[in-house]
Amino acid sequence: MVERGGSGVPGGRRKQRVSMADVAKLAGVSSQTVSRVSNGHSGVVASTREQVLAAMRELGYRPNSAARALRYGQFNTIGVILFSLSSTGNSRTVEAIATHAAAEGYAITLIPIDVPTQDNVLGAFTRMGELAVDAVIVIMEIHLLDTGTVQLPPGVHVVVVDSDAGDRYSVVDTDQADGARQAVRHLLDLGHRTVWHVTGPQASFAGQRRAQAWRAVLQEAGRPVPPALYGDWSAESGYAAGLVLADPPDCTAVFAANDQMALGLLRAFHERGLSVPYDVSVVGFDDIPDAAFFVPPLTTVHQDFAEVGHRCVQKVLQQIRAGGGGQPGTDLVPTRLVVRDSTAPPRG
Amino acid sequence: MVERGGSGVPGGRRKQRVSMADVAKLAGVSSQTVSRVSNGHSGVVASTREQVLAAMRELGYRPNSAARALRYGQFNTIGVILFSLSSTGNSRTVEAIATHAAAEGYAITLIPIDVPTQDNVLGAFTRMGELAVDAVIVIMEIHLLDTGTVQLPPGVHVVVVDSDAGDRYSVVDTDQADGARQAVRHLLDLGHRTVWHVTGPQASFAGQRRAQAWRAVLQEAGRPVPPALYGDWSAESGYAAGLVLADPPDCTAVFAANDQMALGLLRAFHERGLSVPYDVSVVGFDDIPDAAFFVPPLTTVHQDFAEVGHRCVQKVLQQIRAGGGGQPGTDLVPTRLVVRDSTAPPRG
DNA sequence: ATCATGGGGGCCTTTAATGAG
DNA sequence: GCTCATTAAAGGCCCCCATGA
Repeated sequence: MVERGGSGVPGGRRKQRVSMADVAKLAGVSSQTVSRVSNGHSGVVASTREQVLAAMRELGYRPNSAARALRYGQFNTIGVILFSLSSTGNSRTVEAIATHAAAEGYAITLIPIDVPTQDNVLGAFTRMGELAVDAVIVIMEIHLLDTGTVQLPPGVHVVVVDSDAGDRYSVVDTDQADGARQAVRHLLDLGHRTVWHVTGPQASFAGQRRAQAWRAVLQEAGRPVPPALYGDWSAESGYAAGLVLADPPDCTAVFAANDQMALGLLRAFHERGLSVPYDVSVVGFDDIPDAAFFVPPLTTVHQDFAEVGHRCVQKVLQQIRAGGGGQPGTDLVPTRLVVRDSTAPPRG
Repeated sequence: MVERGGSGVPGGRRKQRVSMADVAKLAGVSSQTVSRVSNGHSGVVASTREQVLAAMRELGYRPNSAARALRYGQFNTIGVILFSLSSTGNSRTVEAIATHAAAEGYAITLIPIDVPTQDNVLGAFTRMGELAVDAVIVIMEIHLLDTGTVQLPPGVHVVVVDSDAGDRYSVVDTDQADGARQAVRHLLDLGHRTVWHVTGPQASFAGQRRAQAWRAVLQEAGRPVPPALYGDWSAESGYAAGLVLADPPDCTAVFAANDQMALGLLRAFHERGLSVPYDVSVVGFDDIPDAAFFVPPLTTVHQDFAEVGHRCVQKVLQQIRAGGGGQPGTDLVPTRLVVRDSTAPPRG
């Protein structure tokens, strides 16, 4: 037992990796028998099995997943390509993906793209093709797939989150448009004449959808459409927008494209002495856990990130098991408005 | 060429996977030459190379990473075991790990543990051993490794984040204690007689360290140590603590173990008509991006999650390259206090 | 002598076919 | 004829060495 315990047995480098053959030799059987024991197959008498297990323990044997994958042709791993984990939505979606994948016996491999240039995206897709994954989930966020400039490698099982590419890929998305409609209608129903909007980044799908729906609801209702204020999801950009919106006296309601920007709005209005909701109503989007503890608690659109992740895993496993490419089409996860204390009828 | 073209050519199932041999056949060369082209090795004349590349494109060839891993004995993948991605700290650390790993040519595989029972942790470690990873980073958060009940498999390269197991494993951690000391001293320096504390979950390492340091600073300064209020990182638990703290008239300063609980405190104090910072000073921990936009902007301890992730990758790659086990020891990433508007001298 | 290419073997596991009791 | 174990081959890739120009 001198060998055990990790670092540097003097005079002898620890063997890099214990193979089945090593176990077989120690147990005095063939490697075939070891394989059977390892995979719980029948045809090994109890005493032999016990011997083999003992040898495995003694040597600290772990099956080589490369060889196994080579044999079986699959890795039990799903790749996830994304731009950033730092947004609440992404990290929660990824967490749900990881959890549901684990429940099905799959691990997930993360491929981050730090700067979303076309080269980087293509590079990630290429690398992904070479990676030890059976399928890929792409969390897009931005406009690349639907422009056709970026192509996912053919013959790879793919599910895309948050994209317009539903005509070519299997897509799962939150029902952004409906969520935004609920938000804007809620404000109009309260009696506001119109609703201002702080957008997400211009390249963002989700942001675009929310802005489109905002505009559409106002137009359908025959209300004036104020100019959109451009944000970048950060609280800071919401704060900047809030400082602008604090001036026009006719701004009584704002729909922010996410909760963090709404937080920035709240602070800006507070600094300028405007009361939320009595002077200005604010609605956010996402329903991050903190939103209920903003001052005042934020009315916002709840997104079910966990469900998005869940459906991604379902779809991708379906593709793997069916063996074919994914059916194009978009699967929409519903949203719902959560009314808290940041919205009220306009004063007067 | 009937075989090509993705989904369901009638009558013929598409070949599962294109091998080097297939490419070689189409290009009229040996598979060895294909290998050379694939890896950018020299010794292939331009015309041949072009032919091979054409054949690769035509067939949609992607190298089989299982075979490659089998050959090389490594996967270029690092496993990350964690409990949750939903905390800011974890997701930012993981993002940094993924980014730095990618820069070194490694992908990362996520193994989530939904409920941190001992069985689940052991199971994850076992599975990790069989997984296609070259090393493992464990983001522990809770007390399991140092109790000795859970053992990481020997012979696996491991780096642990946030743990007391520095005597046995290679550990990277934020300097929790120093951060907490800075926070408490800042409040004492402002003239507060003592400082109350809202803790993290009791099982959390980080939480324990911060609470210990809080207590130690008060004792060293000869100040009374108020009873700790137990939170669970959530804004809700901070809110609950805030409602309690709003009553004792001698509470003029609170140190919350993270920013979200601080957010809950701010709301509770606001509801009770207490002004922050004039009636009560509040300090948080983490410096999440939103903290600067709380009302009022939060004084808090900045954690460098990116640096933690970076060092994890460095250490783990070092282990892989050196081939040995990791040197036990703890690598501390410094913290710094960021003073904003939620702290002030006590009234009167 | 240099340089482009091809053949053979091995990495480790699993499964089918074959052998021994 | 039946149980259990062994041998052999396959899976895709890359290195070593050999071949031919």
